Amino acid sequence: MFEVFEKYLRTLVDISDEEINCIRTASTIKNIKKWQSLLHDGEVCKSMFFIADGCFRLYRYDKEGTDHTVRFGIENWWMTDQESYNSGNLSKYNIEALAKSTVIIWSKHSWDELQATIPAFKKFYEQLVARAFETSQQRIYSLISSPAEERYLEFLKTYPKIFNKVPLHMIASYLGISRETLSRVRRDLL
Amino acid sequence: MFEVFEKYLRTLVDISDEEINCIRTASTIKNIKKWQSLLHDGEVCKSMFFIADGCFRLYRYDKEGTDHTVRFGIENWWMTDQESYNSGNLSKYNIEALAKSTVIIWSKHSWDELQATIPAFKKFYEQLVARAFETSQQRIYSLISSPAEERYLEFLKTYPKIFNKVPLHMIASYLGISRETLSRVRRDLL
DNA sequence: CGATTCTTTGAAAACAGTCAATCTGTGTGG
DNA sequence: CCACACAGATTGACTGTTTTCAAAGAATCG
Repeated sequence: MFEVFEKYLRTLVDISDEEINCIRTASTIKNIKKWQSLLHDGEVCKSMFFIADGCFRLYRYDKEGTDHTVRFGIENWWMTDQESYNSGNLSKYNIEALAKSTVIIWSKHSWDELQATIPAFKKFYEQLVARAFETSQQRIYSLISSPAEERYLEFLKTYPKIFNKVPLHMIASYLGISRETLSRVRRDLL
Repeated sequence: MFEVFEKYLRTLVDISDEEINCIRTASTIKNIKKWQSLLHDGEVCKSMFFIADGCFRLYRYDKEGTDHTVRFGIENWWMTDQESYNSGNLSKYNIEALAKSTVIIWSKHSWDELQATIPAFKKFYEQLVARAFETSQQRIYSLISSPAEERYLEFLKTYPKIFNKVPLHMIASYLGISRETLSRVRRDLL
């Protein structure tokens, strides 16, 4: 399964076989069952996860106990709680598998070492974070500017692969609307 | 006015006088009138702006011509359109001064050079981007999980300094609600 | 002071949330 | 292979919230 990651990385950065090998050696591959968690709230997030196969969501419970999907992840996406990972604070988020999945894992320690020793890998990660920020900003704009129906259509268009992998009520929670409202939005679009 | 920036930077990173000097030499200081723009949509964003004094907003027009405030910035904050700055694409955003302000400006070229030559400055900027991403994620959670009133209270608590510098209708646009709704939310809180 | 911008209010209409019931599809055990 | 249980999706009726539009009050600035 490491080949998936290798291929992903090679299409994005110029990196030597030796360097790839370092990255591989520092990693662990893990198969994850459906509904299994990579992170529970209240824990510190100490790993970087690369999704080689499958599907995940990062979500959070509000004080009423309702969960809200902050983001999804599929093949070739990363999953982690940046905030907890960077600060060492207890995470408020959960990461759970929405399907049988495979992840490649780096501990914070080995990740930092890789970042320090492989400049190309460091640069790659910096760009990844910068992109993640840009994507968030786009999502914020969408949330403050567009009504539910438009946000749904935008989601469909932007993430068609995610759309057909995750249940609708989670998409509703990602869009910030109730599952019933999403259901009606979809009905009215026909 | 550069002292404001110097003080800000020194409290965050360990940096030599010589390095500070390099950063200063590469910068330009500019006074900005109220309502003046640092960036217009349709342009490429080619600068990093540090707000030494005053207040700004980054906003975007939707297809109806309504503007939506994506974020505010005051003293010791940064302003730029990351997406356009990094990619070189035309920006969809505008940055305007909400008060008489002073900014310190670095062109992309000199910024990149500073990043390449001063490791501490590079590290500082990486962390800045990482934080910005964490903050966005928090805001996304707030937008999908909390009703208008709670978001307003949260904003008040998180950004009290911004609150008493910007007009209410812009706060409404930041919260993703109409100015009338914000007005009523405030009335009902008394 | 007048002009402009900002904020508030009222009333009606549009929209979204809740609750409870029903429908659909999937998978399991007999 | 069927019947049942279960999770997910949809619907209807109702309630509550938010938007819209128009108008009227404040506040600010030249």
